[in-house]
Amino acid sequence: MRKPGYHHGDLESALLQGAVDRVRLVGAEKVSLRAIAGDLGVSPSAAYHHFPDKDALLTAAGFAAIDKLADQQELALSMISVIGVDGALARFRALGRSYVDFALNEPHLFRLAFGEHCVIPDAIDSEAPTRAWTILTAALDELVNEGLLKFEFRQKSEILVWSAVHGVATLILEGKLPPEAADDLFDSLAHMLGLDHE
Amino acid sequence: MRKPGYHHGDLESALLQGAVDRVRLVGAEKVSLRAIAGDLGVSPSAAYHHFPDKDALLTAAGFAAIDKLADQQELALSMISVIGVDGALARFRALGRSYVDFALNEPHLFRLAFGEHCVIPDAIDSEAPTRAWTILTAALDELVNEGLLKFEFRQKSEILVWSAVHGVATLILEGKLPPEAADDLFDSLAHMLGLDHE
DNA sequence: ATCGATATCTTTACACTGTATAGATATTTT
DNA sequence: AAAATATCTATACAGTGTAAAGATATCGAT
Repeated sequence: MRKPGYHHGDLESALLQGAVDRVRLVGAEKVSLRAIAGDLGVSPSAAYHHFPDKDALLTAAGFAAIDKLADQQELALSMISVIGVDGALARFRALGRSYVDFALNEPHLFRLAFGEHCVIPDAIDSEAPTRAWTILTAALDELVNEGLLKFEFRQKSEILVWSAVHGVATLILEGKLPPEAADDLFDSLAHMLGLDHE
Repeated sequence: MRKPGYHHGDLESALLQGAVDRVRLVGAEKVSLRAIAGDLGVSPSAAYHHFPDKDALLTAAGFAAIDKLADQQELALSMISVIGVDGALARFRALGRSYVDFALNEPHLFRLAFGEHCVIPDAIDSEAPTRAWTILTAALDELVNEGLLKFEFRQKSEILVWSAVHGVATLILEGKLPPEAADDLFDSLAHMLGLDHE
């Protein structure tokens, strides 16, 4: 588990962590494999025994970033219930906020997670829904169960909601929309889905 | 205008065009300044008299890509009226389709256009609306004029529509949603905006 | 416990990158 | 025509990803 000299012990996860850290700071385009290796006191070629190449390491870091987003979303949900604010609508809104906040607070991780590095062919058809997706659908189910969202709208609103939230997050992040656009969008979504009749 | 030897004549725009071409083929991350210069029969350092560095050239290429998207959208609008299909709703839908199609047909240009390279600070507050944005707002105005979209919804639907269409385009592009999601989204949008009551 | 096989890491090396500097050549200005 | 300037080349350097071969530690079987 530690590094007694020649062998590192757990270089693979150390490399992954190092990649995430450096991407977080300077962005995926500017991370150097040699720098990550240097941080760990390891030779430049050492990584190749654990990852086929630099891209593969960045891809792994990207999936770790997706997981961090999901963590953030679950944390936001738990915060909501601790604060005392209740109701599916509040939880739904908190979910959107945490998504946008993650994009703005961790721009480099967000770009990596939803960028070309993490495109997995046939990942759609496979029955491996990403955690973020699961969390969203669960929130929509809640809305239906509480009678706030008509069952009729349920199916198609999955795509609409995720697309809209993801879109506004990236457009704000890349300077195409002002930060206030996020709350405006949440208002629109709530209104259009008929969630604000209470 | 041509290249009589030492001086190229119009190297700046030639570099820009070369950058767009190469990004289109292999993606921004894999284009090399030297390769672009080589294509033009010019030394590796020549570019530095026209662009401060490689990033600046790629940024310029990115804005060219945004313009290509706007071209595509206008072309789609003109196609619609030639075909004979009329009505603001059809035009609105064609706009969304062309946006998604551009993302899927030119993934590398799309990523560059809406990526970190083209973030212009304070571009939001300035009165320099991008062409794509202008086209969208014009389409929404049409919908209002034809009585299809309530004036009350007009303002906030700008953000909602652009976010949703941009979001679904990127999520499909990066393998997070299946291609059919685009049409589903258009249906939802039309329905939620109350555009399908005819 | 020893010996061989294997996994892990280092060393060296190579082709390639962006770009700084200085010099050459063409164009423009006076 | 001469001087000033814009444009391009040549050379050079530090940094990159990674292939190849050698060193060292760990593991499995005897």
